[in-house]
Amino acid sequence: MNKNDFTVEAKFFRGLSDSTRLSVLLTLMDRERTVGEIVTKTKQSQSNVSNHLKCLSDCGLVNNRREGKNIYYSLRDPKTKKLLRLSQQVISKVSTDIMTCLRYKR
Amino acid sequence: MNKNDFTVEAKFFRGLSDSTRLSVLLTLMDRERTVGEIVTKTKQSQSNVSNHLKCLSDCGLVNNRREGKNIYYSLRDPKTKKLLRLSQQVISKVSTDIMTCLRYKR
DNA sequence: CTTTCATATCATTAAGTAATGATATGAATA
DNA sequence: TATTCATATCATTACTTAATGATATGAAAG
Repeated sequence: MNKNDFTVEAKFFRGLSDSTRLSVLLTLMDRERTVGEIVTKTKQSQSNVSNHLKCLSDCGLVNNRREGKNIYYSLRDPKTKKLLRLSQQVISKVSTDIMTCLRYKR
Repeated sequence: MNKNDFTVEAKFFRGLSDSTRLSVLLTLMDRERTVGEIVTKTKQSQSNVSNHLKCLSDCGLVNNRREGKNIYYSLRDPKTKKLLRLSQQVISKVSTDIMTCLRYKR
């Protein structure tokens, strides 16, 4: 095992590194939601939301359960909320820099 | 401003979402380092490290200062360390899932 | 003032990723 | 059991990104 291999950690953060996925996570901050609710709130297409939910699920960030025709998604670990809040503190200090960062388009 | 636009947050996490960049950040956890030290420690090419340092710098995660021929990089905000540690707690619970996630290759 | 050392920049290439539209699945209801 | 509703899957396309190798910059030493 290479000591420089942070693939797992990198994948975890990649789960958080997309605007659509973050908006999905944000809709789950207070409580679980059906896919339909998430689609409405994020204003993204159903298939796009579904793709991203799969990603978040694979990365262990969210759980889901079926109830009749609906599937409810929720944050898997309460520490995710804590993490997002702490991140916000760091981000607020550096947001001006980030906005001028040309390396990433999205 | 679109309420679903988390571009800034996404870019911030993108800074953390690469194995090479994480290994660079890890070398800065205890103290500042020259680019040369980072190259040695991460076993990456000089230009690759330099590219990633620029990225981390643009994203506001690191600072640098010149001293003679060397340039020293350091973590810009102590909360970054805290953030990385908290992340590690979340990641440790979900690493098995993440490793089986097929959506991302790197 | 030329060479060397440390680092940055840049173009290129190979690879990875997001969004879309079409289709499939599976549960509930008629 | 046919239809509808909610969600997932899949292939495609356009776009984004990481790594590389070559070159440039800028400080210090000879």
